[in-house]
Amino acid sequence: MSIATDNFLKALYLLRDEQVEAVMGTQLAARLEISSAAVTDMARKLAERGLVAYTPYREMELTPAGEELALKIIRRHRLWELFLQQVLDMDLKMVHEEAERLEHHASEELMNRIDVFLGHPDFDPHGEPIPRQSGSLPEADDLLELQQAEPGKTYLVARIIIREPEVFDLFARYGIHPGQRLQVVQCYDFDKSMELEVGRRKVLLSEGLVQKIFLNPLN
Amino acid sequence: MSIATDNFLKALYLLRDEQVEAVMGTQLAARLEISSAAVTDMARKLAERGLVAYTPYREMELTPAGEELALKIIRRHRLWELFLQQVLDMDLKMVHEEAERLEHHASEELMNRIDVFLGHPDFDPHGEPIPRQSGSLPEADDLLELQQAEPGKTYLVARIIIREPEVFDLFARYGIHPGQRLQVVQCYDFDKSMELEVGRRKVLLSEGLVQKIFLNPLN
DNA sequence: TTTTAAGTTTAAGCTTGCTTAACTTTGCAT
DNA sequence: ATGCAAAGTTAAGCAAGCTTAAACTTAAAA
Repeated sequence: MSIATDNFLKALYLLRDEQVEAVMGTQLAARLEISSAAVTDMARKLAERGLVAYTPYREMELTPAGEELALKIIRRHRLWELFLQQVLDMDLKMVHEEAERLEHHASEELMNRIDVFLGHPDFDPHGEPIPRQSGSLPEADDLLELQQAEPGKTYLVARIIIREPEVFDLFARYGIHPGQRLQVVQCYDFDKSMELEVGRRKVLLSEGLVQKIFLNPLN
Repeated sequence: MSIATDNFLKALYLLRDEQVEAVMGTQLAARLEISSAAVTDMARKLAERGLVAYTPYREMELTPAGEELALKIIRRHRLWELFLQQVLDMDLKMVHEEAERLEHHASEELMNRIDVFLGHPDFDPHGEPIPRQSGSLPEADDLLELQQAEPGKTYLVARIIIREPEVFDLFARYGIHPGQRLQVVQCYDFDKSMELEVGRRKVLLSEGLVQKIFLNPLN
């Protein structure tokens, strides 16, 4: 498995996971920062290898074999992210791009040792689930959407969905990250924005940002 | 810097370090497991970039710029080796090939964090010196060659020069690794072989093997 | 001094993963 | 139903880092 293959399968899995609709080649091209011609090319090659279900001009999907591989790569990525943050105290901001490279180059053995070292963790530093060796995903069963939080109550941030680096930076600037305690000040129903208290600061979040945050009730 | 470049510079540095004579292209080809045509090709490219001093049919050497880069790569390699062994408890035998890949893919920032985590270590798990960020090499000043050890006295293994995997395996089978305590039983002057006591076992080493071991006196 | 073996270089070619440019297909809007 | 924009494909080509085969250089032995 090459790096290009790894990245293709991973991107296809994640895009599929992020939306209801089928994944379009252009999306994949944008995500991987390659041309759509390169996407077609790769799709054809991976279809030959039985990792992607694909017929020209039709949507593409991972086969079970492809999904299995994608989950392995995502496992590597998220284990590295957590390891770099927890053990080497790396900035949450650098952790992603570092993991993006390391995920392709560590042996199974090393990944398993990292897994053990971290105590078979279920979630990465962004709150994303870490696929297990078996390929199963830990359930974040009773996470609460921020929309459903009650004003006045205090919660812990459990998960933040990061798709755009700017969004990450924004949350970072306001001190919003997994593990952070926050309180809902008020919900503005007219546009579904919310006002929160994070640390000592009050923050106003638009609907789009609110939807990226998931909570656990405090106690 | 590509992986191929990294490996070329590293191999050239190490070969130069291991012997008195000039490095031959064939040696480099053997070490890197590529054809000698590929070596010529790479030498020409790196000469253009000012990293290698080279004229066709003549010996090649690192320029100061090339040596600086080589030392950086060796630093990465040895830091990874030590980290994998000390922190993740990886088998000394796997540590090398793992580091061989990781050395090309960690950021400066990550390597520095590993360095700090390990307390700015001077030697890797084989006892080889870890180049500092500045490019300087820690001196293993008063290491004793095994040849010069006195029968009856007890020492600690400080460094083992591993160039061939079989040699590594051999030492591993007899429990000889850095940090191991050993005693010299007898020296056989006629062929310069030696008999040692390692743990509870007696071991007979040929001259070639003896020369690979360096010691610190115990206390 | 000539021959020869070892070592090196050149030339041509391959694979992977890209690119751009030109083309085709699809499906939505009219 | 058709015509057009968006998406997708094909074709040709490039760079890196290899390969093999053939040609060449060097240094040292005969």
